[in-house]
Amino acid sequence: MLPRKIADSTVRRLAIYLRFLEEFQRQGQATVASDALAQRAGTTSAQVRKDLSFFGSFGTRGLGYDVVPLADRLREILGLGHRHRVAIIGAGRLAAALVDYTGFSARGFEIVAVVDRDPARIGAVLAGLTIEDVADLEHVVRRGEVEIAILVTPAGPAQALVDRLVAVGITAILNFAPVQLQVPEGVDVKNVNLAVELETLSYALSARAAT
Amino acid sequence: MLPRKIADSTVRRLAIYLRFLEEFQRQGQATVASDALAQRAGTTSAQVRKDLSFFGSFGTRGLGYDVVPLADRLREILGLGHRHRVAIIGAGRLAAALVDYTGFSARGFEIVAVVDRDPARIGAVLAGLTIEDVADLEHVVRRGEVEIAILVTPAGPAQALVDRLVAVGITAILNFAPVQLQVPEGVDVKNVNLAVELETLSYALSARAAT
DNA sequence: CCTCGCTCGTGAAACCTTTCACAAATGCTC
DNA sequence: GAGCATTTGTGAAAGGTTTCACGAGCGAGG
Repeated sequence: MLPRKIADSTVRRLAIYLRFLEEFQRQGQATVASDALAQRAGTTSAQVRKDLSFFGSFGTRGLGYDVVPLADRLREILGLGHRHRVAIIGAGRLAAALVDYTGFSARGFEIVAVVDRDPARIGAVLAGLTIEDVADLEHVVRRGEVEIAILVTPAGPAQALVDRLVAVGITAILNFAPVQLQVPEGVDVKNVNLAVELETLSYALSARAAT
Repeated sequence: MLPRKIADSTVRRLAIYLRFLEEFQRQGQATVASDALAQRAGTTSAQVRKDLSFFGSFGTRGLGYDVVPLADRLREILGLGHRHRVAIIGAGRLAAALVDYTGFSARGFEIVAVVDRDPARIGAVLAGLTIEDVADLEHVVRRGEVEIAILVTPAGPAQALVDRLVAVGITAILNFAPVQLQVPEGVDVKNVNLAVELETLSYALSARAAT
């Protein structure tokens, strides 16, 4: 059903296409051409068609793609058919911003637990969830049948926490800590590193200035 | 001085190497081999050497790289020699998390202004900065000699704000809004899209389950 | 001061991703 | 129902990035 190996860049674009398909759907458009999708997504029509072709062929020649069925299929491909249960590790300001972000639940990601190490935070309520003790991490993850962990801790404890998460069976981690996590085969980590993003912008500024 | 075109992936790795070099420096290590750096950064020694080779050759054969000079050179390459002034557009929770993040100032990024549209927020103080009216965006950017804008608004107003930022000369934007921004040649945008990250993790979960 | 072991620097090869270009297929119009 | 305009699906080509492999150069140690 799913082909062997799909490039990460392709998967990211599929997620972006899905967003625009949903927009087209809201606007009542029934079909959309690869070119229209490409323009919105900042890519080319050939890229769109190639990306989709990895999973079959859903277009109609001369017309384009039917918006609703394509969106459904993309959701299926991306595994958004069921809700994913997410735990947030660390209850600082970034965690507060994340639980607040309505986009999560709108797209099927449900935050079921927040843990922290700081006794001053444990017991407090964040967006309806009581912050729990990170000491109970394993219990919290099992109880919530958590699939995805979002790590928003300082760099120091990050690796140890990941080791514990992996040990209880977590295989998908979104990491905001500025460290390169070591994980075994079969565990996926996506890093979001604000410092790296800013530094690439800084590089771009310098590179332009040097020209 | 700077070579033609450096891949984005290379620049990102340089930023990561820099982080580890600083760690080695704190630990008092004088030299480091490409292999040690590679292991920490999750890549290969050949990759490290290739990345560095684009900018010259700073290693000593048989020995490795001198930690301090290499770190200095990387900072220079990345344009971290002087502080960058940053404005934050949008004063929601994510903005609060960002101004709070000490990593910014530690790495030479200084937040000089925060603006928002909401009258209820304007005038409030966030980490020592008074939130200003987004209507005065152009004035704020000029006054602060802002180089980098961080966009943390909802998707709706994002493009219009970017147009205004570009018009006042901003050429580097870090975008957290879940839209694909259209900018003219010569303006750099880095996107951080939490929904896309989560959806790629969701895909990875499905793809593994299907195997 | 010669040899040895180590690690860099780098062209070449392998691999992967994107772009191109065009045949094939569809809907629409007349 | 034939012809036309349109847009998909996809091999092939181009372009880009990573890995390989090895010569070159350096320091250490005798």
